[in-house]
Amino acid sequence: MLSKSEENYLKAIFHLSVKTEKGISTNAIAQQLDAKASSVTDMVKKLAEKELVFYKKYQGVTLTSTGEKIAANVIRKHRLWEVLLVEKFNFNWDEVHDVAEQLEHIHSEKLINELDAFLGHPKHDPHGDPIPDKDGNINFLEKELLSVVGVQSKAVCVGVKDTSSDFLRYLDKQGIALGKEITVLEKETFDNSMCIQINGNEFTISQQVSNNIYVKQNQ
Amino acid sequence: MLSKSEENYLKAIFHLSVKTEKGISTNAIAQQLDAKASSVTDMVKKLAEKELVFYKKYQGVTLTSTGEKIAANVIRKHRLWEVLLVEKFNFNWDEVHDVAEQLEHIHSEKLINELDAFLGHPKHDPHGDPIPDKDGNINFLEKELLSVVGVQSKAVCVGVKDTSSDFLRYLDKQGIALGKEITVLEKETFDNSMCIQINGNEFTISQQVSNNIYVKQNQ
DNA sequence: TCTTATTTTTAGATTAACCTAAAAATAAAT
DNA sequence: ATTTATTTTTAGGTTAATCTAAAAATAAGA
Repeated sequence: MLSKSEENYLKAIFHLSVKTEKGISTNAIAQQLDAKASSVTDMVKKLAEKELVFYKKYQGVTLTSTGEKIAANVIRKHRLWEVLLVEKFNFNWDEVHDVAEQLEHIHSEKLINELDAFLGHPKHDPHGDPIPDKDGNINFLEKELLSVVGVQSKAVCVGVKDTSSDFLRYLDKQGIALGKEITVLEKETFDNSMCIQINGNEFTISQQVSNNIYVKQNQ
Repeated sequence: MLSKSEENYLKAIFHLSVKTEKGISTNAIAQQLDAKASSVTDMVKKLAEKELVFYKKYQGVTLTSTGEKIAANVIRKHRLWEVLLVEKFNFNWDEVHDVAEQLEHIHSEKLINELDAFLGHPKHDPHGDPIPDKDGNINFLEKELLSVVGVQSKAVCVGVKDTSSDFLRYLDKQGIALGKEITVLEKETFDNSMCIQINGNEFTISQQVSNNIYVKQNQ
């Protein structure tokens, strides 16, 4: 049984691995976990001992298939708990993260299977991120940033890149949520702001915003 | 914010305090937590520093009102989670304990309030034990052991003393559960076994069993 | 009461997970 | 290709929570 800390390291490496094929650097992990590089080196050695990561001094780490499975399972638990919190416990999508960070480390296979069934086997968490299945497989869906959608096109909101409370509360205020259809009406070339329509309302958003909303077009 | 370990010590002292007015001995706590007496002394000193227990060397400990409140809150969380597991997640009453031991240490006031509301503000956990309210007040109900119930009397099962898996599975097999009406038909004086009727079925139980079932009479 | 037994505390280690500071290796820049 | 900068590792230290073994205090028994 892995410790909370070990699980967090595996999860961090997993998240960092999505963006690149290369080994994950000590510093990258340290930044992700808000820890010092020397702490990372220590833990990475331990994970390598347990054959959860491949590690060669100064070369960064990658997850072994066991490590990847465990990481995906932690993420699965995190995201399933998030769904419970939002759908049954009246949490807003900006309130779930801290609690899910704790709940993801509860050890009970039956619990997570029952939770999954209770929620109707959801495929995505409240931020639109895919929930890995029992075997650790994730369905990355082809999504794009709202900022690349052309004028007069429609797109459905499927996720967010920035998951900070500030941003999520802004989206709530503007009526932007998962599953909502967004029509791009106009784009300003000088600051890349865009005018969009959602729920019949028209308003303008900055590039900051459109660069942090994932959408799926023509579906 | 208290650590898991500190919370477990407070909980143990709380449980031991129910039975007695006196200070709780180091050894009693050690036994309850499956730890060594020296570890208990260390932790008790720390809790005394934080003014969660009163402690004088060699005199045992008692909870301060703050300590008592925190302990009751941990127990509240434990029991609310147990209700969720049994009522919504298809756990048997013998399967809940280990998971609830983990879940009781999740820190989130909103979570526990929402859980409470989601479950309809239950008053008892699946073993019949009372759930403390937000302020840490517990309603100890006047209950008796089945073994003291007289012949020809009826009583309702309201709890169990032994909460081991073995015992709980035995009860399931016999159809004994919370809220079930039990009629005592006969008592054998030589071994204190008794013949009871439940759900229309008659069978005999040993004193071991009747000494571990709590009932409430004439209601 | 005095001796023995038990309980409790102290002293000193251990482990996991961190840290700081210095040394070593790698990468970048002139 | 050197020098400089950055990254990574090593060495040694800290804290929380445990432990063992020995010492001290309390309780029990003759």
